[in-house]
Amino acid sequence: MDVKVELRWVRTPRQDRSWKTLERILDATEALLIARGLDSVSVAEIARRADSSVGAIYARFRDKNGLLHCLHERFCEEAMATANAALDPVRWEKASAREILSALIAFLIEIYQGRGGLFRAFLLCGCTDPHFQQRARGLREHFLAKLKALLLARQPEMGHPDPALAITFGMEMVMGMLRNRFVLGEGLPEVGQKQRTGLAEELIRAYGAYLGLSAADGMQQFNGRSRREASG
Amino acid sequence: MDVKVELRWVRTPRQDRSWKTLERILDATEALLIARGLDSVSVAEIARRADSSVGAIYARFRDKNGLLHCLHERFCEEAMATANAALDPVRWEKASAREILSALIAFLIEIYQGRGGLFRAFLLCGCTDPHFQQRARGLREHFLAKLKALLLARQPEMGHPDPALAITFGMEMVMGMLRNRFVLGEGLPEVGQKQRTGLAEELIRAYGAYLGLSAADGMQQFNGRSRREASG
DNA sequence: TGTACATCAGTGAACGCGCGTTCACTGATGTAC
DNA sequence: TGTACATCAGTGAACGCGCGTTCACTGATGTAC
Repeated sequence: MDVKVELRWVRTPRQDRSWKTLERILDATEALLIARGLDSVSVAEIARRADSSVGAIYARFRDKNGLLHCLHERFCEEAMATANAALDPVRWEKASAREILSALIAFLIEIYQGRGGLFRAFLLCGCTDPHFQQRARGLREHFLAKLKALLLARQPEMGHPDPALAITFGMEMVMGMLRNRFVLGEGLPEVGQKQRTGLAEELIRAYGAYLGLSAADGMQQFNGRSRREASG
Repeated sequence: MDVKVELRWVRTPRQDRSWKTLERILDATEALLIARGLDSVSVAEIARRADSSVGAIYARFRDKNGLLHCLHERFCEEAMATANAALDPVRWEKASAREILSALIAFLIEIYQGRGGLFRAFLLCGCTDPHFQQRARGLREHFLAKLKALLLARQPEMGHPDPALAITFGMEMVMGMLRNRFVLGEGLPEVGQKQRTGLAEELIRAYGAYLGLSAADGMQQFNGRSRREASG
């Protein structure tokens, strides 16, 4: 209850060159987190990689944690903007629910691809520090709200009794699986291009089936299913 | 390539009392991992909690990591035995695919419930150490093999063109979601009893829909869907 | 049953490594007059 | 345009804390004869 909340994770630079330095520090941190785990990246190493110095980092940030917060903040802001662009209603005016789903899932796979280390680091931080969780939750909820706006406008296409719930719930499953695959390195090691399209296909099929989308409007891209379904 | 593989993670006790000590150490470690995160549990604390001493731990294990490996080994062995019992074919002789699914998912939720800290710790270990991943993969594959044996015998009930793939893939989604909820503490904080049955219901619906189980044989427990589906 | 000895089990203070953090310092940029 | 001064930015060696690991030691159990 007596938690003293930080208002800023970074001391704002006053000169041009320190803006540059700040950005270099954040970039270096991100790169190192992607390349290796959170706990094997030291402040000294970040400084070295950023062509900066340990002291310069501590001149901007209260501590190492503050640096990570700042990076997470930057990441979430970018992700929010990307989501806004990707889920802009005008962009999808003529699209069916299934078409939106297909694009969305391809997009998510794209996002996760090759960012395992970063997500893993944020995940770790979130395990300990509720600020991270809160920020991530904000991003997730924003994303889901936009997705819902898009899909609920196509509610007649869905067979699930509670579409709003199903959209959230299904997304949770999809993202859970992507996390398993890309962040926690389960499933097949080194998923190749071929398996990745298979992945997208199955995710769409699963999400679609759960939402209760009629199979009809997605027939052309899923010719594999006709054989068995015809007999059911 | 020149990795020297450990054959045993623990030096086998020769006396009765050291078996007891060993078990106390493992129990203490497990309890502390459940209660708090991996990185905030020190060897000294484990020793204290086990009514033992730091030296006693190092007499059994090469190092802290060895202790964690040993615990993970114990856990996986127990889990394997539990899975064998739960998925025993004779137990399900008269059951439909949907009935098996229902029981399975309730069972999984039960397992995850209240073990977040432990799973989180193992997850962390797995991020760094491939031995953990390998052991976990073994457990997962064993579990999936048994599940497949059970469900593929009911293949006619499934509409998915590749049931074997779908069983694996769907399970990955289900477990991904459970992990999100219970291990990584996303979703609603403090899921109550009521929401938990809702969780089970939706997971079954989703998995069932993806496998292409006919809705007919599960009708009685999903009366909520009739309204909308009748119109589709 | 008793004695001597070897091995097993356990203890906890002390060590030392790694890494986050500090601090006394130099250099760069902006401002006042 | 020039000089003096204040503030910003950056440097990297040194410090110190926490925690894993070691080690010299005591006590318990088993074995040989």
